[in-house]
Amino acid sequence: MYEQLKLENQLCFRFYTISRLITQAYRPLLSRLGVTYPQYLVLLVLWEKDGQPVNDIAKHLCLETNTVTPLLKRMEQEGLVTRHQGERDSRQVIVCLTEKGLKLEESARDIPAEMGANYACSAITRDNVGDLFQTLDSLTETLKPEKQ
Amino acid sequence: MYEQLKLENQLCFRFYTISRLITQAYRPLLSRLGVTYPQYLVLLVLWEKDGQPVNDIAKHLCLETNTVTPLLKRMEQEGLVTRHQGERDSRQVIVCLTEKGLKLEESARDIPAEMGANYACSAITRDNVGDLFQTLDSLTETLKPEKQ
DNA sequence: TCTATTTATATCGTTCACGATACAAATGTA
DNA sequence: TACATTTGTATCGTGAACGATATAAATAGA
Repeated sequence: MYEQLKLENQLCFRFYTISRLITQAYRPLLSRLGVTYPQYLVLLVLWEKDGQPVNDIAKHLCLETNTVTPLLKRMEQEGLVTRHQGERDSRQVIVCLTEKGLKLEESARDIPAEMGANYACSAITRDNVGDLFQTLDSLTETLKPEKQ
Repeated sequence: MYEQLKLENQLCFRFYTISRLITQAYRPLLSRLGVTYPQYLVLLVLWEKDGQPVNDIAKHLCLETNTVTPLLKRMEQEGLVTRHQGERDSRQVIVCLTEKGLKLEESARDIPAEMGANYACSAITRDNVGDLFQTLDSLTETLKPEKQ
Protein backbone atom coordinates (compact mmCIF):
# COMPACT_ATOMS: atom_id res chain seq x y z
CA MET A 1 0.00 0.00 0.00
CA TYR A 2 1.51 3.26 -1.17
CA GLU A 3 1.18 6.07 1.36
CA GLN A 4 0.30 8.60 -1.36
CA LEU A 5 -2.69 6.46 -2.42
CA LYS A 6 -4.39 6.61 0.96
CA LEU A 7 -7.72 8.42 0.93
CA GLU A 8 -6.68 10.60 3.85
CA ASN A 9 -3.79 12.03 1.84
CA GLN A 10 -5.94 13.11 -1.10
CA LEU A 11 -6.69 16.78 -1.62
CA CYS A 12 -9.07 15.84 -4.42
CA PHE A 13 -11.26 13.67 -2.22
CA ARG A 14 -11.68 16.47 0.29
CA PHE A 15 -12.97 18.83 -2.37
CA TYR A 16 -15.16 16.14 -3.84
CA THR A 17 -16.74 15.41 -0.47
CA ILE A 18 -17.15 19.01 0.64
CA SER A 19 -18.76 19.94 -2.66
CA ARG A 20 -21.35 17.20 -2.26
CA LEU A 21 -21.97 17.97 1.40
CA ILE A 22 -22.51 21.63 0.61
CA THR A 23 -25.00 20.76 -2.11
CA GLN A 24 -26.79 18.54 0.39
CA ALA A 25 -26.85 21.34 2.93
CA TYR A 26 -28.39 23.66 0.34
CA ARG A 27 -31.13 21.23 -0.56
CA PRO A 28 -33.62 22.09 2.22
CA LEU A 29 -33.05 25.82 1.72
CA LEU A 30 -33.45 25.64 -2.06
CA SER A 31 -36.54 23.46 -1.85
CA ARG A 32 -38.32 26.62 -0.68
CA LEU A 33 -37.49 28.14 -4.06
CA GLY A 34 -38.26 24.89 -5.87
CA VAL A 35 -34.86 24.76 -7.56
CA THR A 36 -31.80 22.51 -7.53
CA TYR A 37 -28.34 23.75 -6.66
CA PRO A 38 -27.14 24.12 -10.29
CA GLN A 39 -30.39 25.94 -11.09
CA TYR A 40 -29.73 28.24 -8.13
CA LEU A 41 -26.31 29.05 -9.61
CA VAL A 42 -27.97 29.99 -12.91
CA LEU A 43 -30.32 32.27 -10.99
CA LEU A 44 -27.36 33.92 -9.24
CA VAL A 45 -25.83 34.62 -12.65
CA LEU A 46 -29.07 36.04 -14.08
CA TRP A 47 -29.92 38.10 -11.01
CA GLU A 48 -26.53 39.72 -11.45
CA LYS A 49 -27.15 40.40 -15.16
CA ASP A 50 -30.36 39.44 -16.88
CA GLY A 51 -30.61 38.48 -20.56
CA GLN A 52 -27.42 36.54 -21.23
CA PRO A 53 -26.70 34.07 -24.02
CA VAL A 54 -26.30 30.41 -23.06
CA ASN A 55 -22.58 30.58 -23.63
CA ASP A 56 -22.03 33.45 -21.18
CA ILE A 57 -23.98 31.64 -18.48
CA ALA A 58 -21.93 28.51 -19.10
CA LYS A 59 -18.67 30.46 -18.90
CA HIS A 60 -19.65 32.11 -15.60
CA LEU A 61 -20.30 28.67 -14.15
CA CYS A 62 -17.30 26.97 -15.83
CA LEU A 63 -19.73 24.53 -17.44
CA GLU A 64 -20.19 23.36 -21.02
CA THR A 65 -23.28 24.32 -22.99
CA ASN A 66 -24.27 20.66 -23.22
CA THR A 67 -24.78 20.79 -19.46
CA VAL A 68 -26.41 24.20 -19.37
CA THR A 69 -28.83 23.76 -22.27
CA PRO A 70 -30.96 21.02 -20.68
CA LEU A 71 -30.66 22.80 -17.31
CA LEU A 72 -32.13 25.95 -18.84
CA LYS A 73 -34.86 23.98 -20.59
CA ARG A 74 -35.97 22.56 -17.26
CA MET A 75 -35.92 26.06 -15.79
CA GLU A 76 -37.99 27.26 -18.74
CA GLN A 77 -40.53 24.51 -18.07
CA GLU A 78 -40.67 25.63 -14.44
CA GLY A 79 -41.45 29.12 -15.67
CA LEU A 80 -38.26 30.64 -14.22
CA VAL A 81 -36.67 31.82 -17.49
CA THR A 82 -37.49 32.43 -21.12
CA ARG A 83 -35.23 31.58 -24.05
CA HIS A 84 -35.41 33.50 -27.30
CA GLN A 85 -33.21 33.81 -30.34
CA GLY A 86 -30.59 36.56 -30.30
CA GLU A 87 -31.22 39.51 -32.62
CA ARG A 88 -27.64 40.44 -33.46
CA ASP A 89 -26.57 36.79 -33.78
CA SER A 90 -29.40 34.41 -34.48
CA ARG A 91 -27.34 31.41 -33.35
CA GLN A 92 -27.42 32.72 -29.82
CA VAL A 93 -30.18 31.89 -27.37
CA ILE A 94 -30.74 34.71 -24.94
CA VAL A 95 -31.95 33.68 -21.50
CA CYS A 96 -34.08 36.09 -19.49
CA LEU A 97 -35.69 35.83 -16.09
CA THR A 98 -39.47 35.66 -15.93
CA GLU A 99 -41.43 37.61 -13.35
CA LYS A 100 -41.37 34.47 -11.23
CA GLY A 101 -37.62 34.07 -11.61
CA LEU A 102 -37.04 37.71 -10.70
CA LYS A 103 -39.21 37.51 -7.61
CA LEU A 104 -37.33 34.48 -6.28
CA GLU A 105 -34.38 36.72 -5.52
CA GLU A 106 -36.27 38.17 -2.60
CA SER A 107 -36.89 34.67 -1.22
CA ALA A 108 -33.24 33.80 -1.70
CA ARG A 109 -31.95 36.83 0.16
CA ASP A 110 -31.37 35.04 3.45
CA ILE A 111 -30.00 31.79 2.05
CA PRO A 112 -26.31 32.79 2.20
CA ALA A 113 -26.64 33.74 5.87
CA GLU A 114 -28.48 30.51 6.66
CA MET A 115 -25.75 28.53 4.91
CA GLY A 116 -23.14 30.53 6.79
CA ALA A 117 -24.44 28.95 9.97
CA ASN A 118 -23.55 25.57 8.46
CA TYR A 119 -20.00 26.70 7.82
CA ALA A 120 -19.65 27.86 11.42
CA CYS A 121 -16.79 25.67 12.55
CA SER A 122 -13.50 26.22 14.29
CA ALA A 123 -11.46 26.59 11.14
CA ILE A 124 -13.55 29.00 9.08
CA THR A 125 -14.33 32.37 10.60
CA ARG A 126 -15.14 35.82 9.32
CA ASP A 127 -11.49 36.68 9.85
CA ASN A 128 -9.94 33.99 7.70
CA VAL A 129 -12.61 33.33 5.07
CA GLY A 130 -10.87 35.89 2.89
CA ASP A 131 -7.65 33.88 2.99
CA LEU A 132 -9.57 30.74 2.10
CA PHE A 133 -11.21 32.53 -0.83
CA GLN A 134 -7.75 33.52 -2.06
CA THR A 135 -6.40 30.00 -1.78
CA LEU A 136 -9.41 28.52 -3.55
CA ASP A 137 -9.37 31.14 -6.29
CA SER A 138 -5.71 30.54 -7.06
CA LEU A 139 -6.38 26.82 -7.19
CA THR A 140 -9.31 27.40 -9.53
CA GLU A 141 -7.17 29.51 -11.84
CA THR A 142 -4.46 26.87 -11.91
CA LEU A 143 -6.92 24.10 -12.69
CA LYS A 144 -8.84 25.96 -15.38
CA PRO A 145 -8.05 24.44 -18.76
CA GLU A 146 -6.19 26.73 -21.15
CA LYS A 147 -8.63 29.00 -22.93
CA GLN A 148 -6.72 29.84 -26.10
CA MET B 1 -29.07 42.88 -6.46
CA TYR B 2 -28.06 41.65 -3.03
CA GLU B 3 -24.31 41.60 -2.49
CA GLN B 4 -24.46 38.24 -0.70
CA LEU B 5 -26.05 36.64 -3.77
CA LYS B 6 -23.18 37.47 -6.10
CA LEU B 7 -21.39 34.41 -7.42
CA GLU B 8 -18.02 35.81 -6.39
CA ASN B 9 -19.09 35.86 -2.75
CA GLN B 10 -20.11 32.21 -2.65
CA LEU B 11 -17.94 29.70 -0.86
CA CYS B 12 -20.15 26.91 -2.18
CA PHE B 13 -19.56 27.79 -5.82
CA ARG B 14 -15.80 27.71 -5.32
CA PHE B 15 -15.94 24.18 -3.95
CA TYR B 16 -18.38 23.10 -6.65
CA THR B 17 -16.08 24.42 -9.38
CA ILE B 18 -12.82 23.13 -7.92
CA SER B 19 -14.30 19.69 -7.40
CA ARG B 20 -15.31 19.48 -11.05
CA LEU B 21 -12.02 20.90 -12.31
CA ILE B 22 -10.07 18.38 -10.24
CA THR B 23 -12.15 15.53 -11.64
CA GLN B 24 -11.44 16.84 -15.12
CA ALA B 25 -7.73 17.03 -14.38
CA TYR B 26 -7.80 13.41 -13.24
CA ARG B 27 -9.55 12.18 -16.36
CA PRO B 28 -6.48 11.80 -18.61
CA LEU B 29 -4.50 10.15 -15.81
CA LEU B 30 -7.29 7.74 -14.92
CA SER B 31 -7.99 6.85 -18.53
CA ARG B 32 -4.72 4.90 -18.36
CA LEU B 33 -6.34 2.74 -15.69
CA GLY B 34 -9.66 2.68 -17.54
CA VAL B 35 -11.61 3.98 -14.57
CA THR B 36 -13.66 7.05 -13.69
CA TYR B 37 -12.87 9.27 -10.73
CA PRO B 38 -15.48 7.73 -8.37
CA GLN B 39 -14.26 4.28 -9.40
CA TYR B 40 -10.71 5.38 -8.57
CA LEU B 41 -11.91 6.38 -5.10
CA VAL B 42 -13.38 2.91 -4.61
CA LEU B 43 -10.03 1.43 -5.64
CA LEU B 44 -8.24 3.66 -3.11
CA VAL B 45 -10.55 2.30 -0.40
CA LEU B 46 -10.04 -1.32 -1.44
CA TRP B 47 -6.28 -1.03 -1.89
CA GLU B 48 -6.18 0.19 1.69
CA LYS B 49 -8.32 -2.72 2.92
CA ASP B 50 -9.59 -5.41 0.60
CA GLY B 51 -12.84 -7.32 1.11
CA GLN B 52 -15.21 -4.72 2.53
CA PRO B 53 -19.01 -4.74 2.56
CA VAL B 54 -20.79 -2.20 0.36
CA ASN B 55 -21.81 -0.18 3.38
CA ASP B 56 -18.25 0.30 4.61
CA ILE B 57 -17.10 1.46 1.20
CA ALA B 58 -20.00 3.91 1.05
CA LYS B 59 -19.17 5.25 4.53
CA HIS B 60 -15.52 5.79 3.64
CA LEU B 61 -16.60 7.84 0.64
CA CYS B 62 -19.51 9.59 2.40
CA LEU B 63 -21.83 8.19 -0.25
CA GLU B 64 -25.13 6.31 -0.06
CA THR B 65 -25.37 2.67 -1.07
CA ASN B 66 -27.74 3.60 -3.88
CA THR B 67 -24.81 5.44 -5.46
CA VAL B 68 -22.19 2.83 -4.66
CA THR B 69 -24.14 -0.27 -5.69
CA PRO B 70 -24.37 0.56 -9.41
CA LEU B 71 -20.81 1.91 -9.30
CA LEU B 72 -19.58 -1.44 -7.99
CA LYS B 73 -21.63 -3.33 -10.53
CA ARG B 74 -19.94 -1.43 -13.32
CA MET B 75 -16.57 -2.17 -11.74
CA GLU B 76 -17.52 -5.83 -11.53
CA GLN B 77 -18.36 -5.82 -15.23
CA GLU B 78 -14.96 -4.28 -15.91
CA GLY B 79 -13.41 -7.15 -14.00
CA LEU B 80 -11.96 -4.92 -11.28
CA VAL B 81 -13.85 -6.34 -8.31
CA THR B 82 -15.94 -9.32 -7.29
CA ARG B 83 -19.09 -9.16 -5.16
CA HIS B 84 -20.14 -12.10 -3.05
CA GLN B 85 -22.55 -12.64 -0.20
CA GLY B 86 -21.20 -12.20 3.32
CA GLU B 87 -20.82 -15.37 5.37
CA ARG B 88 -21.50 -13.96 8.83
CA ASP B 89 -24.32 -11.74 7.59
CA SER B 90 -25.88 -12.88 4.34
CA ARG B 91 -27.43 -9.48 3.72
CA GLN B 92 -23.97 -8.03 3.21
CA VAL B 93 -22.24 -7.99 -0.15
CA ILE B 94 -18.49 -8.23 0.28
CA VAL B 95 -16.45 -6.50 -2.38
CA CYS B 96 -12.99 -7.85 -3.21
CA LEU B 97 -10.38 -6.78 -5.72
CA THR B 98 -9.66 -9.08 -8.62
CA GLU B 99 -6.11 -9.75 -9.78
CA LYS B 100 -6.65 -6.99 -12.34
CA GLY B 101 -7.91 -4.57 -9.69
CA LEU B 102 -4.96 -5.34 -7.43
CA LYS B 103 -2.43 -4.85 -10.19
CA LEU B 104 -3.81 -1.42 -11.06
CA GLU B 105 -2.33 -0.08 -7.83
CA GLU B 106 1.11 -0.26 -9.37
CA SER B 107 -0.07 1.77 -12.37
CA ALA B 108 -1.69 4.30 -10.06
CA ARG B 109 1.41 4.83 -7.95
CA ASP B 110 2.53 7.99 -9.73
CA ILE B 111 -0.89 9.59 -10.18
CA PRO B 112 -0.82 11.64 -6.96
CA ALA B 113 2.53 13.14 -7.89
CA GLU B 114 1.32 13.90 -11.41
CA MET B 115 -1.78 15.58 -9.99
CA GLY B 116 0.42 17.50 -7.57
CA ALA B 117 1.93 19.25 -10.55
CA ASN B 118 -1.55 20.51 -11.40
CA TYR B 119 -1.95 21.97 -7.92
CA ALA B 120 1.36 23.79 -8.24
CA CYS B 121 0.19 27.35 -7.84
CA SER B 122 1.16 30.30 -5.71
CA ALA B 123 -1.28 29.60 -2.92
CA ILE B 124 -0.79 25.89 -2.30
CA THR B 125 2.68 24.71 -1.39
CA ARG B 126 4.18 21.81 0.51
CA ASP B 127 4.46 24.13 3.50
CA ASN B 128 0.81 25.14 3.76
CA VAL B 129 -1.01 22.13 2.33
CA GLY B 130 -1.25 20.79 5.88
CA ASP B 131 -3.11 23.89 7.00
CA LEU B 132 -5.47 23.56 4.05
CA PHE B 133 -6.11 19.91 4.94
CA GLN B 134 -7.01 21.00 8.46
CA THR B 135 -9.39 23.70 7.25
CA LEU B 136 -11.06 21.35 4.78
CA ASP B 137 -11.34 18.54 7.33
CA SER B 138 -12.99 20.77 9.91
CA LEU B 139 -15.41 21.97 7.25
CA THR B 140 -16.17 18.38 6.27
CA GLU B 141 -16.87 17.44 9.89
CA THR B 142 -19.19 20.43 10.29
CA LEU B 143 -21.10 19.62 7.14
CA LYS B 144 -21.48 15.91 7.77
CA PRO B 145 -25.10 15.12 8.62
CA GLU B 146 -25.73 13.87 12.14
CA LYS B 147 -25.05 10.18 12.32
CA GLN B 148 -27.20 9.14 15.28
C1' DT C 1 -41.51 -18.56 19.49
C1' DC C 2 -43.83 -14.89 17.04
C1' DT C 3 -43.98 -10.47 15.52
C1' DA C 4 -42.02 -5.74 15.07
C1' DT C 5 -38.16 -3.20 14.04
C1' DT C 6 -33.79 -2.44 12.23
C1' DT C 7 -30.21 -3.15 8.91
C1' DA C 8 -27.88 -4.06 4.27
C1' DT C 9 -28.53 -3.71 -0.25
C1' DA C 10 -31.00 -2.94 -4.46
C1' DT C 11 -34.33 -0.63 -7.75
C1' DC C 12 -36.47 3.36 -9.86
C1' DG C 13 -36.80 8.02 -11.47
C1' DT C 14 -34.79 12.61 -12.03
C1' DT C 15 -31.06 15.81 -12.57
C1' DC C 16 -26.46 16.72 -13.40
C1' DA C 17 -21.76 16.53 -15.89
C1' DC C 18 -19.46 15.72 -19.92
C1' DG C 19 -17.33 13.48 -24.19
C1' DA C 20 -18.68 12.96 -28.90
C1' DT C 21 -21.16 14.54 -32.49
C1' DA C 22 -24.44 17.31 -35.36
C1' DC C 23 -26.00 21.45 -37.53
C1' DA C 24 -27.01 25.99 -38.81
C1' DA C 25 -25.46 30.75 -38.68
C1' DA C 26 -21.60 33.72 -38.90
C1' DT C 27 -17.05 34.77 -40.37
C1' DG C 28 -12.79 34.43 -43.04
C1' DT C 29 -10.50 33.75 -47.35
C1' DA C 30 -9.48 32.96 -52.15
C1' DT D 1 -19.32 35.52 -54.63
C1' DA D 2 -18.09 30.58 -53.44
C1' DC D 3 -16.30 27.74 -50.12
C1' DA D 4 -13.85 26.55 -45.83
C1' DT D 5 -13.64 27.41 -41.07
C1' DT D 6 -15.29 28.93 -36.80
C1' DT D 7 -18.82 29.67 -33.43
C1' DG D 8 -23.21 28.88 -30.67
C1' DT D 9 -26.29 25.67 -29.40
C1' DA D 10 -28.39 21.23 -29.31
C1' DT D 11 -28.63 16.02 -29.23
C1' DC D 12 -27.13 11.53 -27.67
C1' DG D 13 -25.15 8.23 -24.61
C1' DT D 14 -22.93 7.06 -20.21
C1' DG D 15 -21.88 7.46 -15.46
C1' DA D 16 -22.61 9.43 -11.36
C1' DA D 17 -25.58 11.41 -7.08
C1' DC D 18 -29.50 11.04 -4.52
C1' DG D 19 -34.50 10.93 -2.80
C1' DA D 20 -38.00 7.51 -2.41
C1' DT D 21 -39.14 3.02 -2.07
C1' DA D 22 -38.67 -2.15 -1.90
C1' DT D 23 -37.02 -6.52 -0.03
C1' DA D 24 -34.87 -9.94 2.53
C1' DA D 25 -32.04 -11.05 6.48
C1' DA D 26 -30.93 -10.10 11.17
C1' DT D 27 -32.18 -8.53 15.66
C1' DA D 28 -35.17 -7.14 19.49
C1' DG D 29 -39.09 -7.52 22.45
C1' DA D 30 -43.32 -9.47 24.14
